[in-house]
Amino acid sequence: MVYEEKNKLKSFPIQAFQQDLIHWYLAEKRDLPWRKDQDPYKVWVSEIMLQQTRVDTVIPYFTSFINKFPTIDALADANEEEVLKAWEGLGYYSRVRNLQAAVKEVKESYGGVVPKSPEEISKLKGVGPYTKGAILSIAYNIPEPAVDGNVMRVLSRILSIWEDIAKPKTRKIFEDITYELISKDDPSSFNQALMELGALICTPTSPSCLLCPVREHCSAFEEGVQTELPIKSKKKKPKPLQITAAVLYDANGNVYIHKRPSTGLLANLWEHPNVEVNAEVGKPYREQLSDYLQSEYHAKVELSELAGTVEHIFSHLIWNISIYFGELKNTPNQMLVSLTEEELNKYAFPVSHQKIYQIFKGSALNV
DNA sequence: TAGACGTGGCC
DNA sequence: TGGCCAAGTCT
Repeated sequence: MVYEEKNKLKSFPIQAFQQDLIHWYLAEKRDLPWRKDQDPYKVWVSEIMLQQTRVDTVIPYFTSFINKFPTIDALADANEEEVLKAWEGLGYYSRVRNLQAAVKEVKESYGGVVPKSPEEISKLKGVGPYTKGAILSIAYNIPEPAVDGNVMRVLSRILSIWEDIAKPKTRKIFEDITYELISKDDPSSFNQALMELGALICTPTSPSCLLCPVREHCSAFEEGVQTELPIKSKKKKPKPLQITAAVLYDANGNVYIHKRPSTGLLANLWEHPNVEVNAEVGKPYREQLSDYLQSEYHAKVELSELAGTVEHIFSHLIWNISIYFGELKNTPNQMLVSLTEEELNKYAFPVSHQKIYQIFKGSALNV
């Protein structure tokens, strides 16, 4: 398969590019916790955490996650609730469910050793084309491309590629190019260098071209179009939803929470009981919530006045959450779990529901 | 393929 | 302030 873009490589100084890039990387690379060794498990955990997530955010999560689950066996045998708790606040929670499932698979089918073949490693849950290449190259020094957003941005500038990097099929173009460009002597440093360059120098909005170790090989810099690239089509705006949530408690000070379904949004996380409402029903939101608590949980409760609001922005949704408090007058059904404040700390909540509980704790109603 | 899937930071 | 993210994967 030959793309027009691949023809650009015929006159491209591949060796000099590799040398300049890797030389810069070895001198300037950041001292990150997942770079202390090449343990395939730690590389794997770091790559999953780094998906769509900033390095500064990941560092503390990575450190504590590896402390709690230092090996494949430790994670495979760990309690699911504890694993989810360790991911609390990181987002994209299916990442950690897939990671634990995949680690179990490695323990059972591969003797606890992360497979080295692209075919086998790709079968693991949560390991897509990027993560496959990242683990194989970084941990095992195998020359596989690891094409992420950084790599597409950097290479689109270096080679003046005007394809839309938001389109899924575009990634394949960059993979084909990377197979040609990648250093066969040090694929680990090469792949990481490309990403490091994207993170530190060849940044999205104002790239530091004058500090760039490969600017003499950069087509976009030569043409002065580095800020025009890459081409990236716009995302849709998230859809707003009106949500009501209740912090339910009893005379003993226990709080009643609900576990979300095992699939979909915020899967397996816990939350304060809540429901989507709308103005067209003709009832006040507080009454719509009260009706819902009665029918869904058989919970009898006199709700407070509006206690506060929390906005929670997802990639595709916005929750505008109105918060009410209520002391239970009866024992609700088993869909609602009663917990002491101390027990609450063992369960993983989405950030929006952490905020809801903080409003409850900070309220005068709670004394 | 396009949409689902989180969160916090930045300008 | 709102848009755009940041080392993607799954369906």
